[in-house]
Amino acid sequence: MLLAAELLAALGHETRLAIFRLLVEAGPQGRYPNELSEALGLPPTTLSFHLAHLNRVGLIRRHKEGRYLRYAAAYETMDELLAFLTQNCCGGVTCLSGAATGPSEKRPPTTILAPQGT
Amino acid sequence: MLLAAELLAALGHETRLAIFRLLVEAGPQGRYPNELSEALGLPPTTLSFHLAHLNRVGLIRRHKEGRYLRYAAAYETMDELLAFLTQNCCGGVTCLSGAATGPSEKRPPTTILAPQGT
DNA sequence: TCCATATTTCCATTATTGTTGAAGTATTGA
DNA sequence: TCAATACTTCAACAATAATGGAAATATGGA
Repeated sequence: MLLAAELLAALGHETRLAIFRLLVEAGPQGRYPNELSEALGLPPTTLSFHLAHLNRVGLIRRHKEGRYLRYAAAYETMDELLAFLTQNCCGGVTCLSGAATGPSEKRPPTTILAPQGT
Repeated sequence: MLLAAELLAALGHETRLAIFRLLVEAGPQGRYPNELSEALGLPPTTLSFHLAHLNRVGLIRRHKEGRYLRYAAAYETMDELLAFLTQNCCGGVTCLSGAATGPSEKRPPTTILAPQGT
């Protein structure tokens, strides 16, 4: 089960947001920690800490590949988060002003929860 | 200037997310702190702390109204945040699967920044 | 003017997160 | 089997954020 605030908090950190964006950009095959570590100039322990966090909340996924590891963005989770935000945190009209959004019934309700009164 | 991670972090807290959702739901005229305080069962100081935070990052706005105060959601900011997320943190195809999104050129580029290499 | 009310600011305390070196684990190649 | 590599987990510390009582501020009504 996903918690909206948890996902938002995970992305609400400069370093983790940067990591996540690199992974999104990298596509489904993802990236190796050493690449990320170098790209962002982070010591491996710090990187590992943030990767673990993102992984724990479900925004990225870890694939073991023999000796190596690979992390990739979990697009569906981000998709859910966006659905949650457009459904719950927008005026409705205002949001997605560029896109032709139909009534929200077009899309199955998100499984992301926000405890205080759905 | 808005910072994506700052906005995400602001919403990445159960209480603030709940406050924000109440304000979104309340529409443009917003709500008084005492209503929020009661609705969420928060002591006024705690509420005030979170309102100040949301206000500082630009997600809500404060209107002074004689003796009272009123807080209202800043829809445009949320709109920008969603634009940033769909433009930078999605596979592109995956996100907004329900909505008929055209090419992102339809919309002026967001003014939200994510420091690490935009 | 004085009081009640609404809310904030101040402050101290507690709780949560972030950082990073050192040690540990797993895998592969020699 | 041993050494090298690629990470992670551990542990200690530093930094930041959250909580809520007490005091301060502002407004309007009696």
